[in-house]
Amino acid sequence: MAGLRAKHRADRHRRILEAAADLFREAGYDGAKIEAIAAEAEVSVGTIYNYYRNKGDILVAIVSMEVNEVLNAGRGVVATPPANVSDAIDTLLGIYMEHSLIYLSKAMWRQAMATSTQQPDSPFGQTYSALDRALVDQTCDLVDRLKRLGLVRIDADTRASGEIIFNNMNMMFMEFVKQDTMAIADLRAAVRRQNKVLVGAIAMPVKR
Amino acid sequence: MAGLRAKHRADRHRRILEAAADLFREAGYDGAKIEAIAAEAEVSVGTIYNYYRNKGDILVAIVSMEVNEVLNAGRGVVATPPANVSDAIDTLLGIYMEHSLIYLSKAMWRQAMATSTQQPDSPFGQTYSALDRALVDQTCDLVDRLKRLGLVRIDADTRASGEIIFNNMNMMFMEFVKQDTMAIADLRAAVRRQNKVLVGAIAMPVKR
DNA sequence: TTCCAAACTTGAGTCAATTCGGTTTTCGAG
DNA sequence: CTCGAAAACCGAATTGACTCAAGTTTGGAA
Repeated sequence: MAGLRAKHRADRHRRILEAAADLFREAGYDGAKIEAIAAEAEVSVGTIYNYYRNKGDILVAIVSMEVNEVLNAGRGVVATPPANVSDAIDTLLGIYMEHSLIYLSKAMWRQAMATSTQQPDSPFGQTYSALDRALVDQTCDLVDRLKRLGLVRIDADTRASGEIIFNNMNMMFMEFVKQDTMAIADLRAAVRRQNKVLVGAIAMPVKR
Repeated sequence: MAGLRAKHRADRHRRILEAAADLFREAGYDGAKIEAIAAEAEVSVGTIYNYYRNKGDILVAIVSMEVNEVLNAGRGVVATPPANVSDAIDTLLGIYMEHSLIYLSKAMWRQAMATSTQQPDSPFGQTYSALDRALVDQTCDLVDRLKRLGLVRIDADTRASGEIIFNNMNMMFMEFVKQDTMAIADLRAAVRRQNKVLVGAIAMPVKR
């Protein structure tokens, strides 16, 4: 049977998400009214609140899908990273930053980040946190990989290094979405410069 | 005359802020209704909106005062820092983290951070950003000071180092306020561990 | 002192998110 | 197949942030 109820549930979930994504894109976050989303999804207002705790949650759910893609794209880099520490880190973080703006505008990111800090306990707030953790882990994995490849010092603290690299980038990304005028090239350049400091600390010293 | 109008204005500003601070503390952010704040401040609802663009703005204003104090406390450390890089950084960041929780609960921080990312252009959103920048600058100042004292390598990128140190701590602080169970000791320990990596990169090599 | 324009205050009204009690649908035990 | 309970759905009613047109106060020019 697979459960008619479960099927309907999944169906509605998807319809709501699609409707919301459409309207957010067309009208922006504030412009997209819950009633409109409900209408487009052919569902009542009340039903939306059975699936999502509040409006922000819907956006966070959409963002989560996006972050998942980013995470996937990152796997390739970790598997076969560029042959020096600087480029490897830059490539991975580059994917994170560039990918993030393909489907989502700065305004949506602002909203999503705000919601996920405001309500870290709502279901999708937790999803979001989990994804953030996954990104940190992936960054640490890259450092670990580079260590195994003999590019990073054996005595470097893999975990701590990965965390710093990711946290710093994440904070810079927040600044970036807060400033409408800032270009992504500026963001990348700033992060690259900062990472030089770290690379100096963890990269294998050059033989002479 | 000093201006009756200006006097009234300052007076109302203060009364609103005090009323809001009281009610936020007693009832939490969401529990504090604008009407209640208006009543307590003996002012009408409309007047509040002459002074603050929205509810979040009021909280951000309160937080700003708090951050200002932190900034002041930090000056002392920058002026006469502990005699090694690790301790100096730990002391400054320690002040930032510990001080921040004296007057403001985690919940209020969550709200304030959310508001300032959501509306970076509102007057107090800008104030908040400016304060964040001031904290970054202070961290950079410390690194610079340590460099002049011969504790940090001459060739270290002062600006980039300071930014990473602050950004990383700030991100960790965000995680901390998002998790109600996390203790401040855990936060400090985590940041200390991460900073070891950085210290390795910028501290003057020990003579042998 | 008088009076006008600018600045400020007011609170009833608007708008949209969220809630909630009543109804419908699904499930599975008998 | 029948029926009662649980799960979902619905949308009108509630709530509370924010607006705005009308009224009030202030500063200072004449």
